[in-house]
Amino acid sequence: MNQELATIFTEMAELLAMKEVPFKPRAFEKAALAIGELSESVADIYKKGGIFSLEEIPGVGRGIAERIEEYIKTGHIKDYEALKKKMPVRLEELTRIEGIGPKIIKVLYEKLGIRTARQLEQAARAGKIARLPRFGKKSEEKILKSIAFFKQAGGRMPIGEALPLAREIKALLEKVEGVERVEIAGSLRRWQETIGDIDLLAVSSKSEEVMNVFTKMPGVKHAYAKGKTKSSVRLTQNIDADLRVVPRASFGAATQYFTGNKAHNVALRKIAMEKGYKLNEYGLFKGKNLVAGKTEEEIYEALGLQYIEPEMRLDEGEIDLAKKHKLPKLIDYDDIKGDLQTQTNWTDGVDSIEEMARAAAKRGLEYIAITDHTRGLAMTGGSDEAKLLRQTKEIKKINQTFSRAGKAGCTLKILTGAEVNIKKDGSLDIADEALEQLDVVGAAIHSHFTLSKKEQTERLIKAIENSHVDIVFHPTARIVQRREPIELDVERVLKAAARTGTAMEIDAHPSRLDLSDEHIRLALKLGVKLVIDTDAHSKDELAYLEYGIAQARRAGATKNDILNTLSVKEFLEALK
DNA sequence: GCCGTTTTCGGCCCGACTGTTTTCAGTCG
Repeated sequence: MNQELATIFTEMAELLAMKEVPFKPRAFEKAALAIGELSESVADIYKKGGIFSLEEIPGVGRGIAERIEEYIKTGHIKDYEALKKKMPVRLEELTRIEGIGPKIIKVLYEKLGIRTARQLEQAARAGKIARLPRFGKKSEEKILKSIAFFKQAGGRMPIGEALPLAREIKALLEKVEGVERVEIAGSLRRWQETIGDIDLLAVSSKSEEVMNVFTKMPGVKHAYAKGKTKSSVRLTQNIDADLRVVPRASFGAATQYFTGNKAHNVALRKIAMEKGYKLNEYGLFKGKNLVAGKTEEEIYEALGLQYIEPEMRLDEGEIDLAKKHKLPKLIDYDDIKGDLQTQTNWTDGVDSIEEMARAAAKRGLEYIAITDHTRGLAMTGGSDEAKLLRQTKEIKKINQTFSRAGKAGCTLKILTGAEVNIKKDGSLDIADEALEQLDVVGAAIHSHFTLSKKEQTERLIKAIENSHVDIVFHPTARIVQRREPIELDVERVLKAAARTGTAMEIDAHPSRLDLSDEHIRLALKLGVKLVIDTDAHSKDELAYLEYGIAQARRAGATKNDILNTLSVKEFLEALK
């Protein structure tokens, strides 16, 4: 429900922007963002306190609350449908193409009748775009390039959307009579960046019951297949989900088999063969005898291998390490003690410093750095030196309140910081004297994404060499499925980081996941300090930590490799 | 349409970049 409404309000913002309605687009956009990030369903909120409790949501006032109510009651929003009727284009699809915004979509529809990405591609190929007013050859090329990227990424869902969805389904199935256990398998269990489909496994004494629930649960567009052991459905979110019901004695074998990846499984089956076994989704067999299958652990053990964590099952060297029992002890999901990149309502975040801090404490963190944007990002209200100073004072005050309250207070320590903008030439948009006062200085690229590899590398190294820069945030600036990483000589950059003691971030935000696993591996090899943080723009986004930890685990990182597994005192000492 | 210890009306963050222009519209963050 929340995601559906978030999509509708985002589209309304775009539709209103096309009509050049002032200010309302921004309001709808903000509301969409807030609703998309809620951890509670708006339906539940409405049930509890009606329209008034909906208005408690930041960014939601009377008008939008009424529309939510309308949607809950009728499943429609009249305003939205009226707007949509005038502009019947696939907004979600077209806006995903970089460089295409509402105004261009409007022109494309009115002049050429374009409604879909496919039609846009055809028109661009036919040279029709270049002939439009204010368009030219370059814009046409840019559109084609963006579509190519969109198509290549298309069909897969970012893990940040797929995992919550899968967890919802899992929770639903676990409640069905006869179900003993349900596990998420496939690329989700490997925590891949993007997910092709949702794989679920279940043990149940009443397979028909669970299959009935699965194929008829809310959000199912249609069921392709429904059997005793396997069912497949297409969900409204445009992703498929498969459910398999397997015997208890085969559960480990099935999870192993369906977790993959393919190459890892092929390699494992080969090892089984060499040892005179047969491995399939029902178990490890010697002749007709089941040797192992109840758990994954017993299968790996029977094959003479150390247990391999799902995140590492890629056939990229992990099997050799497992043979020699030399796999690293991976960092755990509860090893992180502090979050080092968070934004508040001082800039483009949603919540206040204190709200973020309390939420972080609730999650068991010991410290949190407040790293709002700086003035180079004017649209966020980025801080200048004076604003940073004001914020530092505010943080000091909150820290004092926390500690004064004693046992009833909050033991979390708030660190001062900033996400300083790296300018085109590698210099920063905040003076060194101001940076010196901060506990944690992160530097990040937010513009000039298309410089040459040489320029980009030197730009980043210049920032790294600034003695006040502790961390480089989202070092390659990529956005999953949307923006390619900047051109970078990653090895040179990482070597500079190692040399200067600058930490590199593993940005856990599911739309960033930057550094990538491949770059983390290289960083580990070069002895670069690493941190994992969420880039949270609201307190609910503090939950993103797990995505970053998974990424670090896939690269083979241990607790010792990550600075913010340290206590606050040790952490600050370990910074540059 | 939202929001308020400068408020319930009147604001609503802005600068850079790109590609098309010959002065600027659209997009991005």
